[in-house]
Amino acid sequence: MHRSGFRSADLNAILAAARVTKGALYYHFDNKEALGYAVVDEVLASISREKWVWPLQNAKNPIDALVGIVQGTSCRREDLECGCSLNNLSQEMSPLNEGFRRRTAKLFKDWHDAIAVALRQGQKLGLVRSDVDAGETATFLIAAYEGFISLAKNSQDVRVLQAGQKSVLRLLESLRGRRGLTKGRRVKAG
Amino acid sequence: MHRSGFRSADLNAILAAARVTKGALYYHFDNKEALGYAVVDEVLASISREKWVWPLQNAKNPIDALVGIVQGTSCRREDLECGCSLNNLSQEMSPLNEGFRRRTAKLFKDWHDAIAVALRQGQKLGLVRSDVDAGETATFLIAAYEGFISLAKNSQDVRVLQAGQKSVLRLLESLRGRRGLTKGRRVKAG
DNA sequence: GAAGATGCATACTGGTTGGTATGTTACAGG
DNA sequence: CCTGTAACATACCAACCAGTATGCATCTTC
Repeated sequence: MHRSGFRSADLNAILAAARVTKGALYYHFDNKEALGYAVVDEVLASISREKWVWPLQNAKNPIDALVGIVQGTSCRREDLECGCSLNNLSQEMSPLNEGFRRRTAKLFKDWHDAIAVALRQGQKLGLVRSDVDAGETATFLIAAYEGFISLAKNSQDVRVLQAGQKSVLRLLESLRGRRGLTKGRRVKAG
Repeated sequence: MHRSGFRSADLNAILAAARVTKGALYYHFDNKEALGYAVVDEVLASISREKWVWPLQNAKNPIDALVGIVQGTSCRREDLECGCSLNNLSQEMSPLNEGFRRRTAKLFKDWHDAIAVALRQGQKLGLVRSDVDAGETATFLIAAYEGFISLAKNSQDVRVLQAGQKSVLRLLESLRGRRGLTKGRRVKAG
């Protein structure tokens, strides 16, 4: 489903790979669409929570947390090859299936809100510049991040993803507030 | 093909819509794949050239040209609904078909190079800040632009695209050099 | 004007694939 | 034990759809 997309994903192949029979699947799910919904609601949602929401909620410094998350993004060839599963599903299904669109949109919203809330918290603590709009910045970060992953997936070149990481990290550093510029950190726009 | 993606696009439906018979199609193309290649090489390439490459080559000020292009991006619901056809095809086919991957990658490269060359030219004229890397900036612009289009396609909300335009425009303004800051322009990071 | 080539049109086919109908096992309750 | 039901397994179907086989005008060339 990650490689081929939802519609071109072969149910029989999925069942064979999972060593599950068709009877077992259709006992638990009404149809392929319901299986896809469950993948978004459970698999993709928990990936997003583990990678983004949880670290941001438990971070002392949101910029540091974001830097860590971005740096933690795998640059291995096999991960880069298929891109972001949330973005893939969203792009494929949004114009065609309102159920998929709403579910993926909810994940993007949760992602966005986690970043925005953390940035606002950081602004209160002086760790994040107060002259930026947290909501707009969160959207911008997500757009740039997903955009770079898309370009890297197309080029199939690890260096493209690494360059993208570098750009996003520079953007993150430019968001630090007065109290966030400590211990010899160098910030371009500082 | 734009809505449904390449593989799920129904050839019979395309033929009916174009009022062309299957015999006519298969006289000129070996198979569906060859038709898809032609769409990338001719249709998408000429769209990209008309919208980005040509205006950038004939611009006196690259920032002004980029601002114009970004502002000229349609925010109509029906255009936003299906997203960017180049990015769609690229994301769908890159992991599955090397021919599609190479072709879409070439269009992204031409797009990137057009921006980078224009920015370097602008740097020579003092219209673009000399402390930015033209290549990295071009990639960043494309990534952010495509990222916002993807998010807008998912949300199906015109305001998301408009907010994205605003963010990209702010980024563009921050790139202006000394000789580009005239006639009362206000630049955030200036 | 005969013969081939060009440029299509139409009917058909064969493989793929989501979904179903029916059979079977295992276990729980009485 | 007997019955019922939950939890599967298997064989099959029907639709969809890319691709093909064949037919048929028109046009070119000698």
